[in-house]
Amino acid sequence: MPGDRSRTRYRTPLPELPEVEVVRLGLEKGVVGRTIAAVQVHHPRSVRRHEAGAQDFIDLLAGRRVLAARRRGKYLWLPLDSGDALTGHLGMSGQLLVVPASKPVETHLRVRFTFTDGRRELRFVDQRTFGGLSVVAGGADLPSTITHIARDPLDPEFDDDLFVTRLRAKSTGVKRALLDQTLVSGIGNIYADEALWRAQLHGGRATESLTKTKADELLGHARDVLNESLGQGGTSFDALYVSTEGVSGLFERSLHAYGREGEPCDRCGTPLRREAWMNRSSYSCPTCQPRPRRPR
DNA sequence: ACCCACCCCTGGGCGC
DNA sequence: TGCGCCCAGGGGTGGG
Repeated sequence: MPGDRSRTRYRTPLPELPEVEVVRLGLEKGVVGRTIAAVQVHHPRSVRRHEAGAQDFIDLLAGRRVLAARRRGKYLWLPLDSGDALTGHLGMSGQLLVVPASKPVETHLRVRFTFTDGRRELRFVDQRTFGGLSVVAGGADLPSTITHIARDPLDPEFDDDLFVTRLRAKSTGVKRALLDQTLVSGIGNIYADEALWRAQLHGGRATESLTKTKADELLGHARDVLNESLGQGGTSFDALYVSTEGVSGLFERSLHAYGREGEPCDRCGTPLRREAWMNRSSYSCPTCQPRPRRPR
C-alpha cells in the first residue's frame, strides 16, 4: 500500500550530511593521532579516483599518522603527517567503521586499514561502490579534488547572502539548485524534498522567480532540517564505533514529505503525491506546493 | 559559463 | 519457486 512508510525504510541508511558529520566525529575520536600500519584494497573500484592506482594509494598511506578528521559537504578527509590527505565520499551505501580487528569482515568490505598500535582498525564498507577513497597530495586544508564543493548551511562560514544571490541568478528549478553541490552542499534528494515541503515550494519552481525573502526562508528550512537530523543522530551513537546506523532511521520518523506518497500532508491533510523527476522521485503536497505552470 | 542527460552499481521487492 | 525487471540516487562527465 502506498501509505506504508516501511516501504521506504533503508537497510543501509543513505548517508546525508548529518550522517557524514556523525562519521567525521567518529573518525576524530577513533583514528586521529594514530599511525596507519598497512592498507588492503579489496575492490579496485573503491579507489578508482586515485588515478595512480591501488598500490600507490597503499604506499602513500602506510606509516602515516592521521592528524585530523575534516568534512566539506558529504566529503570527508583525513590530513596526514605527510601533508597529503586521505579523502573519501560514502556515495550511496558507504560506511567507515572503526572496529576491533577480531570482528569478522563485512560482506562488502572494500578497503581495510590497520594501525601500528594494533587496536581497532578502520574499514570502508560499501555495497554499491558509488563511494570511494583517494590520497590527495597536499590536501590537508582542502583537497584539490573537492574545491568546487560549496560549504554546507551548518558551516559557520556559509554565506547566506551569497547563496541567495546565486540561487536567484540561476535559471533552473529550485530543487535542482538545492542539489547543486557547487551552490550549497550537503542536501540530497530526501532533505531537498523536506526543505521544499516546509517552504511550501514546488521543486519545479523557477529559481529566478523566488523573492529574496522566499529564498532566505528556504535556506532557513534547509538548515533546520539538517540541524534537526543531526540532533537526533548525535544522541544515539557510540562515537568509537563509527557508523551511520540508526541516524537516518530516527530522522525518518519525522519526515513530512519524502517517501510518503498517498499519506495525508501533515499541514493540510491532502494526500501527498510522488512525481518522477530526473530518474528519481520527488514527494510533495499538491495543495501546499502547487506545481508551477512551467515546471523546471 | 551554464545547464542537463547520462552513467556508474547492487540487492531488495515484486510481478508473472 | 525462481527469473528478471524496477528502483533507490550523488556526483563526474561530456554534449549542447
